[in-house]
Amino acid sequence: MRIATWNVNSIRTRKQRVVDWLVAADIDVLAMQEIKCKNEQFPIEVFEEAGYEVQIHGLNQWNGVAVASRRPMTDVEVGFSGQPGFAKGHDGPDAPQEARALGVTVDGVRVWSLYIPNGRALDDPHMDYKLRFLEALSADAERWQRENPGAPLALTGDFNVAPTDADMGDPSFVPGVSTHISPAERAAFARFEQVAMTDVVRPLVPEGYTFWDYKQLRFPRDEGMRIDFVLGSPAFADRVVDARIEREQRKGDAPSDHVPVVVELSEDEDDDDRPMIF
DNA sequence: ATGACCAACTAGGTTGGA
Repeated sequence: MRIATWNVNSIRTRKQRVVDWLVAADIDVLAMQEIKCKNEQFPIEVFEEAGYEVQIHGLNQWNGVAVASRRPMTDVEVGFSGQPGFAKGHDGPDAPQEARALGVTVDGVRVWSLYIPNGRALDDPHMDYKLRFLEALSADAERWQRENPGAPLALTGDFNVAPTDADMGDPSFVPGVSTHISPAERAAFARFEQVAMTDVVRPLVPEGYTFWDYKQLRFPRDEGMRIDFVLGSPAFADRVVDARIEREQRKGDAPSDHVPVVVELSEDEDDDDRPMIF
């Protein structure tokens, strides 16, 4: 089973590119972020014609997540347990949740499409929201694993954190000043490892960015950032046989500023396509 | 070539992105 994550930066602008890639790359499950539309505006037909079902969580023109799959999706969950809210004038605990998390199960694998808040600036209320969002997400991943021991879980999406210095190649991001590289953000990201959710792509693809800003020739200069990840529980990580970052998808007409990240899983033990051993 | 931001909303200019 091939699982991918991609911040598409508007699905209405990118629908043909996304579906063409899904088919060409033989992807079974795609978690999308920044669809930038309401549920009823999502171009479902283009996906269905290519053989994919779609689950969508879009509330307005901002954010928005979805999952396309050519295998059945069950246990669809909008938002995760404990996900903080955010809105202008609503900084309290009763602030409404944004469209940033959607969970589905495919062939026994729990997959989340996640769009972590940007943070905007170190002293912006959005940064506090980002840190609380990451903390709640890692806590929920720990809870889920406790309640589903040994089950495969993947947190995929745009984490908006560059965990290591090598992941930050954009010179406009300055240590001590900029978002994405602050100690607080990196500590919040490191929490996932502490709850056994590890980056399953990095061991197979040690180099490379997943995002390049549209401005300042960032892509031709290869001044990008690695901020899109697939984090897997031990049972998920054990099944990963290959991974890649689809850098080619940053080229051509009207690309997203992010590229897909792909993970290939071995099929589970219920399949009969391997010999029985006695 | 991978080339000097882009998308949504709306109809001029703001908001948001990273």
